[in-house]
Amino acid sequence: MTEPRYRRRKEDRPKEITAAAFDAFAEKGFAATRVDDVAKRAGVSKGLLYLYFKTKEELFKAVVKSVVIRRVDRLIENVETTELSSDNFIRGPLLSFLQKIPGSPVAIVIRLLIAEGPRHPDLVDYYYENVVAKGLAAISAFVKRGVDRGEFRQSSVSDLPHLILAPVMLSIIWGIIFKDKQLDTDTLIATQIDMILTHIKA
Amino acid sequence: MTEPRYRRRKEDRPKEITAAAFDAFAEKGFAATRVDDVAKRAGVSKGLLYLYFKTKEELFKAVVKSVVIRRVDRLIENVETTELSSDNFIRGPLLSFLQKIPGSPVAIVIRLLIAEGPRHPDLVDYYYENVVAKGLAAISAFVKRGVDRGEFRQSSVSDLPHLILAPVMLSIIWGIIFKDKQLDTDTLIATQIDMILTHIKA
DNA sequence: ATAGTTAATGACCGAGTAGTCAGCAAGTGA
DNA sequence: TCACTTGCTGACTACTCGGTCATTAACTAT
Repeated sequence: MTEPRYRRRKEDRPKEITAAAFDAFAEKGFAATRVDDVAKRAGVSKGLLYLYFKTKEELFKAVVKSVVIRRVDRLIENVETTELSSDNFIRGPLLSFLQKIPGSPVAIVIRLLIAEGPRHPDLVDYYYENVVAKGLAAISAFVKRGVDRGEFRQSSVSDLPHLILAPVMLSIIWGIIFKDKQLDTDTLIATQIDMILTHIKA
Repeated sequence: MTEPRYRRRKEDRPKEITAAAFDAFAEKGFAATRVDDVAKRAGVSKGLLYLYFKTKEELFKAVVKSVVIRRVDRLIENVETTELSSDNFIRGPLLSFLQKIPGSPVAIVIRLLIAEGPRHPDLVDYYYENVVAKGLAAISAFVKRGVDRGEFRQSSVSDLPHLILAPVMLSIIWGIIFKDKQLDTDTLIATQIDMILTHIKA
């Protein structure tokens, strides 16, 4: 009565494989990761992997999508339903949301997109539409609301969303390239938010 | 009396090869670029390339170094010798220096470092010491001078250099990933500088 | 001229890897 | 328990690409 050599788990395999792929890509990047590695990490054979994903590239896209979904949407929901003053919302939930990004899977995805994006235009489009555009729009709408309420000055700069993102981006990149050279990303982001608020406050 | 099939040009070959390699890496990234491609672009045989560069990785390092040299040094020199007030220097030479970065070869190198850096720690160290550390130090020293002269407030934030770099970094990344989705990097950087200046002015 | 030096060539090799497929065995139902 | 479906395996193939090296031909010195 020995253990069966494997179990058939059609439902769970894809998730497990994308999770394993994410880890592998995070460590080595897409190009340097072997499909065999991913399979081994997921505890399956290479053949099975190819049953669920037509090509390595297909797998790559699945990984990006798996990370992206639902992250921004939650923020947007918050923006729309919050009872806080604009100021408090920015210093509170928005700030802590931003501070979490550099250490999150999103940072990994950004790295992958930088490295491989130029070769996968449709993936970039997908990411732009589902994450970037949404995020930018949400922040813009929020600032507009602040203006309407008289909390912010009328002339509030139009590239505010990008200015808010900038230190987050820097933190992400820093973490990727100069792992060891520490950088206090939390204060960096907080300081920027601070500067921006005093700049646009009515 | 036919043309010779090739000329012996020992002096020029390395430069030509690194230039060709830069172009190739810029287009496809390091991993996806074939040595044969680089050779073809440079108008030489693969064998010759291997006469001047021991390995593909060696070539990669040469490319990075060729872009890096002398760029930051010139800025540092300016910082140290300028007669302008801190304010004017920042709004003038420093700003225009920063605005040029996103479209310059440095942007390409950043992309390469993000994609391949984790696999080439010594290269990252080289880049950090010769570009990043120098640049940060120069800006810090400059701010300190401004404080001494009474132009800036004492408490001028310590991560100012990073804050200055942030929008530059964002612009670089944006340009790499979302080539088509335009972003007015010049105003973005200028606005940030503006914000920072009003923030630290005495 | 001509012998010697070496920049330059390109066919070749072997390691490594994305993707395939014939067969196996875990689950299923009668 | 036995036939049947199908999730799963892993050896295999076809091919790509970094790196080598025997050979060639452009230069140089005498």
